[in-house]
Amino acid sequence: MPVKSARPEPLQEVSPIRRTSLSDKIIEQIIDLISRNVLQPGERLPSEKDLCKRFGVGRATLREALRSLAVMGILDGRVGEGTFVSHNNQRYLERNLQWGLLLDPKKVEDLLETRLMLETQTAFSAARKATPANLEAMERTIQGMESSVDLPEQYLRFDLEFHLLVAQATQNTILHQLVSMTRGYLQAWIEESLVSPSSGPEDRHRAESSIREHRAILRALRSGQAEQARLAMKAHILSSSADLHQHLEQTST
Amino acid sequence: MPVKSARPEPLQEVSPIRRTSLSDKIIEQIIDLISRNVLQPGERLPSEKDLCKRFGVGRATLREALRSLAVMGILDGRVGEGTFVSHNNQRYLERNLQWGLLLDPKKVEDLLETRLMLETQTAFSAARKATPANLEAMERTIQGMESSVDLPEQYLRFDLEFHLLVAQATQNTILHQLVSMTRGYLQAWIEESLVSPSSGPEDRHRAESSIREHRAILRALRSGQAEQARLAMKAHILSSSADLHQHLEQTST
DNA sequence: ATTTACAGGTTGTCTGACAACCTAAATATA
DNA sequence: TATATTTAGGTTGTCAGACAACCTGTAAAT
Repeated sequence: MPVKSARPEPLQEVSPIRRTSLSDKIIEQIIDLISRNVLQPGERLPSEKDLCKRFGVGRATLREALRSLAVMGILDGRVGEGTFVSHNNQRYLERNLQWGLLLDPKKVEDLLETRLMLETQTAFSAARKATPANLEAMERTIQGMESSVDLPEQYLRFDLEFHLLVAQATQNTILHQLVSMTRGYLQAWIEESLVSPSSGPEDRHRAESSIREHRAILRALRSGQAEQARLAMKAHILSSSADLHQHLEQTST
Repeated sequence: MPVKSARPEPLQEVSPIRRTSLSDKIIEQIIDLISRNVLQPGERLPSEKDLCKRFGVGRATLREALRSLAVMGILDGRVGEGTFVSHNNQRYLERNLQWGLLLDPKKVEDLLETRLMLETQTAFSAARKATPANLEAMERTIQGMESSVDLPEQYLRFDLEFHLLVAQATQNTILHQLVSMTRGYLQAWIEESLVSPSSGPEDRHRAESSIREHRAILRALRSGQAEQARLAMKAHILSSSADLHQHLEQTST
């Protein structure tokens, strides 16, 4: 279904005609190519001159389409090299949420609340649908956390990975995208405010208790106890949110 | 925070420099203007020639920025008139999910599951935060449903409105956007498959029981019983999903 | 007074050009 | 021979000018 312009129809029941620009059509075609895997993630598109000939449009028009897709995070243009299909078009929503939060900056609290909601439900669903492979991958990320309690940055990466794996275990790509979107943004936000590289003893203590929480979640997922998984996830997120708040107050003072 | 390119840093700890294109900077500035309400929804931007002079860039560069914002649903360009700030930048995420579903078309089932998850939690939260004004608006939409049991199209609009009001009652704009996003897409999908204009007696029966379900939800919200609101919403969505499935099987056979 | 025609402004598109940049092959150097 | 340098070609980023399609409000014609 093509995206329709926001223009209000002058009449009901008549003239479904809508003035679609050439670049809109090009955007649709490229998205179609990607969705049909004709263009695969990481692959390089033909040069702009080439694409102009194939689409039969001028370079300005083509570039407006490419630029739009790049801003959405679907394509990635590198000067002097070419334009590539982004390998993480799963996370393109993430970038969009970033723009959205820029439009409406005040609502980080809302984001935290939404995350709590999404991830507890995600744990519940994952307990019923996780495959052995999913569980094994989670086990590995927890081991990764254990081996990097003193490397905050690396630790955070494993943390993020774990939560994404839980979302993935629901076998629901949309849910996965939503979690990835909220998480990814918070992660970027956390990393920025984590300028304090000194890993004090309390940070280490916090990391260890966080690992215990993750283990509890994984245990519930393994045994398929959905309600318990939900509760474990809820406890984990609440405690980590509290830590985040405390950390922010410390750095802001 | 500027959106950083997906380019992997060649080194850690060095070169936070990133080649940002001019149009990226323009996009940031315009979004900033909108978020600070210097540019208000519905307002007209200066002409492209004007903007070029003010930003000190060529028209192609400026247009790439404007085009990107238009594709995201933040701006709206009308040939011969000008470029306007979209009045519903609330729903810009909705459009983005549409692009996302185009990228990954297969998953309507996932969308239904996600909606169940989102809306049950939404009802739970709304029971605690709904204002009298919110509740009153819901009452009105239910009355609207009652007065249009024989007008499927109008009935669906009231139905959608009710669920959006519940989401709005959480006072969480992000949650509201997510519900609006999933709902809006499903709605378009339902309306498409609802080509059968004949409102048989069973449709009427279904509409009446649906109204009862909505009333139950509203009752729980009014009395602030969060858990009960969650259950009522869950029951409603499950039954309406079942109806949808049945309807689809009928029409497909 | 109503309709028509026109003029100016605006977005959509095309073309050609140049700058900044990357890659890889050809060349110069140790 | 092996390494460093230069060079050539291709690619994206940006600019400038031009024309087409279109909308609006005003002036002219009916």
